[in-house]
Amino acid sequence: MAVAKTNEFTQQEQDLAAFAKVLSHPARIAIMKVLAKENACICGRIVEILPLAQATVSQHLKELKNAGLIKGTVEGPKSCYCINWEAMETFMNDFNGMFSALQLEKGKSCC
Amino acid sequence: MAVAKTNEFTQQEQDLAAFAKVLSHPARIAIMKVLAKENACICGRIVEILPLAQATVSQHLKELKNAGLIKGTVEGPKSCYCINWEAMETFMNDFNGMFSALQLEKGKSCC
DNA sequence: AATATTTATCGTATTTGTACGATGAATGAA
DNA sequence: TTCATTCATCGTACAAATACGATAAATATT
Repeated sequence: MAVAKTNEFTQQEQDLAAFAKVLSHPARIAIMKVLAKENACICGRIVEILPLAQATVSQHLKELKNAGLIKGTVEGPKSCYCINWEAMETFMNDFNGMFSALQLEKGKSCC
Repeated sequence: MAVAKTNEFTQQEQDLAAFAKVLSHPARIAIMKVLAKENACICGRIVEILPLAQATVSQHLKELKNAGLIKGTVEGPKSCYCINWEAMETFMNDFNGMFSALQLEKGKSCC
């Protein structure tokens, strides 16, 4: 049992859910905040701020990167991460679009 | 290990993450769509549409209800669910607010 | 009253996510 | 070259999420 049925839904539903999933952990929201504020967006700096071990922060960064929400470039032994603003904007638009679409049907529901 | 460190983050971070988590599964997004469109927002109707068993749908409905995104009232042997538009709007505003706050810092980042 | 319908809950199997120590790879400094 | 710094990845432990059959609870229907 517990066979993932994720791909039996529409692409739009999967995409929105995937976006939401990336931001479904406070650590990853906190990381986005740090990346926006700090002008030295280095992994070590994030580890200093968050109450998590270096390995864990690195793992969260990887997930944000895989989802396309951030970009990462190596700078010597360090690695610099930044927010991918275009991707962020696209996702926020899609998310707001879904909400607007829901609202358009508002009157039709029974309650 | 793997002791949840969720509560070591700010309340805002936890709230936004919790909201995102509820919508981080395509089934729950699909349910919201059904609730908006159908004018008979009954569990059985959702089970007909989604590729999931009745028990699973009921479980997803419970999570949506716990998060406050939907309301449910018993109607005889059936139970009618509807979107909690006020809660939805509040969450969307908070989510957009976070994104706006991030963008305000945009120039300060190093890349 | 007996039966059917509808839904919630329980128990459980399986998968996925979270967290960290240890280690390795890459670069800079001595 | 040797050592220190920084980060990613591996392995692993544990927690949480996902999915469903079985069953119970509540109300219609007969």
